[in-house]
Amino acid sequence: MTLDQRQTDVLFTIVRCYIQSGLPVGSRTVARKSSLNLSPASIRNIMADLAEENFIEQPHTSAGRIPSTNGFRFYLDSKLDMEILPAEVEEKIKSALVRTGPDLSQTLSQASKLLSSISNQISLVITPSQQNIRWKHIDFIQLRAGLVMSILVMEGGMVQNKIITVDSDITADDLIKFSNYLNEHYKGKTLLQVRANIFSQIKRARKRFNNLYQEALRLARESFEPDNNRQVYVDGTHYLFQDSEFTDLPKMREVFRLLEERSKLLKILDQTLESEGLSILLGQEQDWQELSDYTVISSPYSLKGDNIGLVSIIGPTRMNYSRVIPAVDLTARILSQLFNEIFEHNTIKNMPKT
Amino acid sequence: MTLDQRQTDVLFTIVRCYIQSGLPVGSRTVARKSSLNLSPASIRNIMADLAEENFIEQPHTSAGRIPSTNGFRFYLDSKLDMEILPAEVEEKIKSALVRTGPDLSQTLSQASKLLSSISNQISLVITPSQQNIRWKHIDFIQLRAGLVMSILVMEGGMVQNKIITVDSDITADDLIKFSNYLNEHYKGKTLLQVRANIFSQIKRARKRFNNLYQEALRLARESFEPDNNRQVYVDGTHYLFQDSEFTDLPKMREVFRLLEERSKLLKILDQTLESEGLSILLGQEQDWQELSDYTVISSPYSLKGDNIGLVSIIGPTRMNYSRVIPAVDLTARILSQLFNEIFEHNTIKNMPKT
DNA sequence: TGTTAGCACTCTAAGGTAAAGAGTGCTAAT
DNA sequence: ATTAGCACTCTTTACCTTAGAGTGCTAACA
Repeated sequence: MTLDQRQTDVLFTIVRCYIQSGLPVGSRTVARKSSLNLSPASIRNIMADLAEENFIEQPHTSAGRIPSTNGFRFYLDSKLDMEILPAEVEEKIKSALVRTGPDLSQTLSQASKLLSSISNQISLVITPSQQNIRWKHIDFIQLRAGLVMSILVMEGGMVQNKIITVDSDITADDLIKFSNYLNEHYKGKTLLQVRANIFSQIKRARKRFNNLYQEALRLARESFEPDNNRQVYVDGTHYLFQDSEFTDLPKMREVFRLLEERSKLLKILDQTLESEGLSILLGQEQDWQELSDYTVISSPYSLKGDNIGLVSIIGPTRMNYSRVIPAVDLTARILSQLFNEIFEHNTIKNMPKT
Repeated sequence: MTLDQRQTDVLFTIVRCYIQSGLPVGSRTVARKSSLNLSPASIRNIMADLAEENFIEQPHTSAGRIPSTNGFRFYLDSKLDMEILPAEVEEKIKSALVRTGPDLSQTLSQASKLLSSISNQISLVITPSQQNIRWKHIDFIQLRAGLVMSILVMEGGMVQNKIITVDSDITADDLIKFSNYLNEHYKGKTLLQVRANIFSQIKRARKRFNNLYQEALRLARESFEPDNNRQVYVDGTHYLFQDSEFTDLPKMREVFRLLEERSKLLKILDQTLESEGLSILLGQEQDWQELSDYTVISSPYSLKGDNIGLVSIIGPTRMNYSRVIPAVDLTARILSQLFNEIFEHNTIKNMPKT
């Protein structure tokens, strides 16, 4: 369904007014606010067409119109009128992120805080899924007999550690041997590849080798296991209460419930991980009852061209897209940039002493 | 101010009814619900006394009464009618926590989830402040030139790691020497003691020794630095929406804002860390605007008799204390028990292979 | 003397009605 | 093709009334 210039103009005006006020928009208002110089009556004709084609709807006979899901989608797909964030904002974010130092989790947590404060919405930052990242180094540390901590260092400066129980016969010397072996044979492969290889070895090794070897393989397997507790940094939840006059509480509650149910949340967000650049999910378009009336905007950040994590915001469908979209986009870009710089130089310059 | 038997009885009936309904309680209702066999008129006389002494108040002339902050305090200080949690609940919590394995952060996160689901309120679990815990072992791992990860293993199975930038001249061998030295000289001291000692050494070392030694000291100092990002696990935020008919949104919003402002949150909660056993803070008694109409119930968990962390819930002042208080208490006790068992045996038995 | 029935009084919550206002859709004039 | 005019619809607001809940006081009672 295509719209001509005037229809588009009217629709956009309705969307903008509705976003601003949260109230149905009447023909008078559109006539005044749009660049078209038409009388309310003419606007009404156009609006009748738009309603026919399902771009706007009417709460009741004598009310103005509000954009339908369709209408929002059309508006968003032709992302016009995006604000341009001032260069200071970019500088501010960048320097704040650099200042967090080399600790990835702090950088991402800080990114989330910044995003929520500049977008005035709930922000989400998802830690990298480390599946497709090459790893550089592994170490085992014996916490006590039978308990080992594994430390995996990845490209891009990421570190993942895990506590693993092992056979209590295993000594510190054994651990060093294990790690040397792994470092030698698997360096430079992705976690996914390493895991596949170890699995095949485990199959072969069954019954052919001694206990120690089998235990070593198990230790390796667990170390390289996908990180099932991928973190999500959430900030700015209180922004959901802005304009709460227009929101109903049960729906808000569902959002909070969703934010705590990390697995469901990740399932929703992971949809957008593969996509090129920014994506916008309207709750009503998907079949998540949790997010009807809410919209998720996400943009992936990448390392060496591969998307590894996600920056998102969740806000009411009638949020201020012109401000929020550039903010999400910018945050994701800066994170990518930061990652790749760290990776490029493989050393961190001018890092302030914490 | 002391109350006689009958006044107490009436007050408690009012508190209970108010908690249940959220509505002002009239003399008729009290007459029916209390064990006293008195007519509404007599109850009214008693209520007049209670109002006089500031235990209850009246929203307006022709309404029933609601407990004042004072009234709640009196009710809470004589914790009667606490529910007894069935033994299954205790078993369920314990086994769920043991099942999380040796990773402290997972145990605490799980504890928070369990607490919120059995109390139907927002739960908070604060990770141990590791100031007063003895440490057992330190390791340094070179992530790359100039970047080191320090791993501190504490009594009770806690692990703390930190990424630290160092002089890029420092080699892996140097790091091993450093850690050997530290392990030898400081083992068994608390973090606080180690830090004090290192500071005094740094003073003495200034200008007397070479760069390497100074850098080693700095590395040590940063490793033992107090963990400024003590975590708080928060769950069940959506429970704040129960009975939201009776709540006003700006106040709810303040709660969410507070939950994200970790430093302020910790300041509030730390008040209760030193106290023996469970403590109840009524928002209106303190001067936190953020929590008027809300109450914080906390109970510390301990290792070897020292309180190291906190289990709390935040809920509306009119929440169901008889159910919530035992839940907080139980969760804290189980955590303490778990910690001390781990510490006692210094090994984990029957740990299922994850 | 403590308890209770009775009663006048107050205040809120709920329902009903009317007027105001916003916005529409249609028709006819431009 | 555009617009002024107008009748119509529906919501919002205000105002009024009534019903009901609860109180406080007084006087009677055990």
